[in-house]
Amino acid sequence: MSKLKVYNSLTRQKEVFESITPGHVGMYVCGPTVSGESHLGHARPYITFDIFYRYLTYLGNKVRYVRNITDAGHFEEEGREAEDKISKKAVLEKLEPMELVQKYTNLFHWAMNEFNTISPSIEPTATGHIIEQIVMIEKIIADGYAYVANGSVYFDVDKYNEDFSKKELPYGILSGRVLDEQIESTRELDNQDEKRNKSDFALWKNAPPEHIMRWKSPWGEGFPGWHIECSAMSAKYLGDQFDIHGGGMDLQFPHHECEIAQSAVCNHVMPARYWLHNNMITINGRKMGKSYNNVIKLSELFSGSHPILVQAFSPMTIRFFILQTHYRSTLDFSNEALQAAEKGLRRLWEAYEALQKMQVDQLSFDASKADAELNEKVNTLLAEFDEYMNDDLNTAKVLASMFEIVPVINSIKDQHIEVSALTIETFETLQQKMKTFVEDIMGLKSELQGDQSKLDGVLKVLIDLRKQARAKKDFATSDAIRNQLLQLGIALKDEKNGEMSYTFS
RNA sequence: GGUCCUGUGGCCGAGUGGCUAGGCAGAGCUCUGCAAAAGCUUCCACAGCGGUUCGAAUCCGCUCGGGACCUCCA
Repeated sequence: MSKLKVYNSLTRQKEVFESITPGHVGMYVCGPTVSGESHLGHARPYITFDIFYRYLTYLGNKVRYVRNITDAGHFEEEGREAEDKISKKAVLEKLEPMELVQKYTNLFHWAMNEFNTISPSIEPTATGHIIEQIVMIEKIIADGYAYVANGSVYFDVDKYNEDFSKKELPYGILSGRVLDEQIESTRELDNQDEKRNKSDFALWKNAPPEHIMRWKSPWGEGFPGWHIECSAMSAKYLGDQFDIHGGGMDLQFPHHECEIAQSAVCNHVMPARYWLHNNMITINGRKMGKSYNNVIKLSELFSGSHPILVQAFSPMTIRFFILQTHYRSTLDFSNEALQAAEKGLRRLWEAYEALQKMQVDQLSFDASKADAELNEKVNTLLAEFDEYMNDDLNTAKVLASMFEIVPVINSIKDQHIEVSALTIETFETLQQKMKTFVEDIMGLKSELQGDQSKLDGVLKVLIDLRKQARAKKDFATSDAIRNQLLQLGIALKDEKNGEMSYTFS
């Protein structure tokens, strides 16, 4: 069997994946900023890296998956001003950042659960690691790669680049950005900028009086810059150098580039060996984002309550939709595409369930009836699952192979072909492999539970039948419907006006 | 302006120098009391123009179009 290959943004090519410690994988993924509700765009990385997590585990690795929660920074809820802090409002009327953080963290977890993603091994928060971040900043200052200005601390990118280019860790190593060009456009310095160079970035920021999130530090009260948290937490839980660092492509610069610089100064090593980036979800060809005003929140997606949406789309439909595309391609949202995904998923899932319901010991296999060609086809398709996953996690191709197996399953189910067309070995491999890949690796699950509107529809049909039966004085039928429903815990009642109502026990 | 990615059939999307992607939609047939489902068959493609090659959607060049990053961003 082939080895897992992944596209490393650092080298811009697919590489065979080998962990630092065989059998163990450390993976860090940039988590959400919990100052607002997650949207469709957020679904992409967390589902993508959920698949990585699941697949690496399937390959026999013990994976430590760390995904942070960014809960420090500028925190305001829409319509509420940060000046709350200095106003004379009562405590309970003030904006309490931790309340916001909690609210959106909960919503994030809820959505991730809906998507059937596995929780990370560790989910550290930025606010819970202020000390680690301060220690790291002090080290960078001590080494001469950062400077203090008015209570803020900035990373000296120029100096870093000069020294670390010699160590093959230039600034821009990940994003391919050349520093000189950036300095070119440094001229238009806005007002009294504290930075020496435009490309310098904040490690610590002095908090103005109205800023509601603040911590004491050697440089005064303030809050950490947004790159340092990932450097501090990844090193703490995964070591100075670990295997995989993941995140959205938009984080490649400046976020990940800055992480590398910070970590390189402190730990003298490239923090992660494989940098994996998922591409963006677009809507009408545009990246989904606040600045474009085209955000569809996950809760709106699940409920269908957004003007763009023609209907609600279930979490599994969205998961499937995302998996149908390779993670490094952009994925364009549209109602039509989601509807197609919904139908496709249903087809796959129904065949999958039918397959799993078949029990080998209740089927009679006759080896003499085996269709050699069909067996070979099925076994080849099944073997491709691993090959395609190994090829930089090509879930799109795995699903395509699965869909080629669907007609075989349906044909057996509908008795268009005999089950004996497959050998018992092939059949058992098929069942087992489909289970592993559909549920354990793709992370798909049934969504049948409790769809109230459909149940209501079903009951209406039964009620109408019962009305007809009663009209024909066919009481045997009408009673059978009522009694059998009652056994299921649904009580039908005949109202005075001839209508019927029902209640659930 | 700089860096980079991308352009596949009605829609979404894989993809490799020669071999069926797949899903959804459409057409026909089979099955079926009817319908649905399912099965079988089928239509529709590689932005344009050149070049390399025995052979290119796949490599190179140009043209046109779309997008991302350079600011918070998944």
